[in-house]
Amino acid sequence: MLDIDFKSDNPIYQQVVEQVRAAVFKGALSPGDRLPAVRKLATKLTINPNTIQKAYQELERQGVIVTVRGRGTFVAEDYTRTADSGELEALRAHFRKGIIDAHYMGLSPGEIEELVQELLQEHGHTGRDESC
Amino acid sequence: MLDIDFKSDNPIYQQVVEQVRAAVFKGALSPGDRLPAVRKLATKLTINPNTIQKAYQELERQGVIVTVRGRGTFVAEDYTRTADSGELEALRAHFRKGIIDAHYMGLSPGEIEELVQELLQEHGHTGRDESC
Amino acid sequence: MLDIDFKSDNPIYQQVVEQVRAAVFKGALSPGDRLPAVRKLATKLTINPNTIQKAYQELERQGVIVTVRGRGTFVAEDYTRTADSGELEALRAHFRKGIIDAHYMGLSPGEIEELVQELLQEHGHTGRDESC
Amino acid sequence: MLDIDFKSDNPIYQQVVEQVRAAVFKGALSPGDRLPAVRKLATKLTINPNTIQKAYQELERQGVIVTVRGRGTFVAEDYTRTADSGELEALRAHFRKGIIDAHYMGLSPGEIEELVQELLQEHGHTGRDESC
DNA sequence: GTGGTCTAGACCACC
DNA sequence: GTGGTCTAGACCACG
Repeated sequence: MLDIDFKSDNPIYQQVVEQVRAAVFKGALSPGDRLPAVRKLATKLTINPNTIQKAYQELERQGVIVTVRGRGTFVAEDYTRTADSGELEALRAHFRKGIIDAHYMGLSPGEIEELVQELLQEHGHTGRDESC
Repeated sequence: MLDIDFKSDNPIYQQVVEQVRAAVFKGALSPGDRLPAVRKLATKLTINPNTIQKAYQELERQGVIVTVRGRGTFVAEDYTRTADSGELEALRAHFRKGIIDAHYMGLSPGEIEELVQELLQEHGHTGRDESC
Repeated sequence: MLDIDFKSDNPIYQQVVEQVRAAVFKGALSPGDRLPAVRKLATKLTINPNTIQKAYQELERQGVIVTVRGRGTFVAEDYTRTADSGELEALRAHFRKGIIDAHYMGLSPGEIEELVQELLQEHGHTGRDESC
Repeated sequence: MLDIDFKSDNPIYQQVVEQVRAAVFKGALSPGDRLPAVRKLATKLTINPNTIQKAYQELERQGVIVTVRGRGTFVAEDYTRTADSGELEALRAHFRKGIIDAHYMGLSPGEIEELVQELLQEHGHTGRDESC
C-alpha cells in the first residue's frame, strides 16, 4: 500500500505519515486496525527502522494511531480534533499556495474548483485492503 | 509588503518567491513593475543579499520576473505557462494533502469547498501598493 | 535592422557586434558600406553611446570594420582570417555544446544535421538594406 | 574527469554543468551512476563546495540528475525532454552564431558541415570511466 | 548602482 | 556522511 519516493525532497518519514493519514481518510484503514510492526514495514520498504519509528511517533503525536506496548500499533478510534487558529491559517496558506501554483500553470478558477471537488470525492470510496 | 517568518522551516528564499508570486497574482504587482534592488530589499528585510539573489533567480527561472543588466528586475509581461503532466500530478497531490489535513481538523467537505472558493476570490481584488 | 534584446543576459554591445557580423555574413552589409555614426545609432536604439562605441571598437579589433577619422566607419574589405588552433578548439566546443543541448531537447543526430544545413543556406540570400 | 578553466569567463558552476551533461551524452556517465559528493568534488577541484552545490542544483532542475537525501546524487534515468519554441529558437541562434564565427575563421560551408558531423560521432563512443 | 559569481565557514535535517 | 540553507564579505561586468 505504501509507496515511497526516495527521490522526493519530502522526507521519507513524512511520506509515511501522510500516506497513513490518507489511507485512514480514504477508508483503507479503519479505527482499530493494526498497523504493521516497525521492523516488518522497514524491511518491506527497504527503509531504516528508525525512519518508520519516527513516522509512527509523529502519527501518535497527532492522535491518528495509538501504540500499545507489547501488542502493536493501531488506528485510533477518534481521529478528528478541532483546529486552533494557527492551524487554520496554515491550512488557508496551503490552499492559497495551491491556487497560485494552479494559476501559474494556466488553470482557470473554474478548473481549480472542479479539481478540488473531484479530489473531495475520493473520500471513503475505497474498500478495505489486506496488506501494506 | 514582504513578510518573512524567520522561524518557519520554509526557507527564506522560498518565502520570498512565494510572496512575489502571490503579489503578482493578487494584482499588487503588475507586469512591468520594478522590484526592489537585491541589496535594498536585503537591507530592509535584514536578510543577506545572497538569499534575495537566490529568490530572484528562481523567480526569473520560472518566468515570473525578468532582470535587465544594470537596470534592475521587473515583473514579466506574460507569466503563465502550460503545465506538464508531472506538475499537474504534483498539484493534485498538494490539494489532496490539504483536503486530508482539513478533514483531520474537523472540516466537512462542504466547508473545505467554501474555503477554496473564498480564497479564489482574492485574485485581482487588491489595489496597487507603493512600497515593500 | 539591429534588434536589441534588453532582457538578454548577452551584453548589449555583444549583441551589436554579433548582429553586424551576421549582417555582413548574410550580405545585408557589404565591404565599403558605411555604418551609422555612433551617436545616431545610440539614439535610434535608445542605448548609451558608450555601449555602441564599445561594440565598434570590438568589431574593429576583429577586422570586420575600419574607422576613418572624420569620415566614419565602414565594413572592411577583407574580413576573413585564418584561425589559430585555440580559436578552432573554441569553435568545436561551441558546436559541441549546441549538439548536447539539442540532444537534451530531444533532437536526433539527423535532425541536428538538418538544422545546421538549413542555417548554412541563410548565407548571402538577403538583398541589400537601406538603414539600420 | 572534470576539467575546470579558472580563467574562463564562463562561470565555474556552468562549466561543471556543461561537463556533466557532456559526460552523460558521451556515455562516460550512465543513468543510475553516482556523482561525487559535493564536498568531495569541491576538494578535488579545489573549488568552494557552494559552487559545486549550485551546479548540482542546476543539473537537477534540468532533470539530468536526481539527489537522494543522505545518499548522494545520481544520473537520472530519463533525461530527455521536448523543447518549447523558445528553446528551439535559442538553439538556432546558437548554431547560427557558430556558423558565422566559423565563416570569419575562413571555414567553408562544407568544412562546417564536416565539423558538425564529426562532432556528432562523439556520442556514446566513450567507455565507462572510473574516477573524476 | 545593478545584478552575477565566488569564497569561507557555519548550522540544520535526513538517513 | 549527505545535501540544503544562510551569512558575511569580496570582486567583476554592465550601463
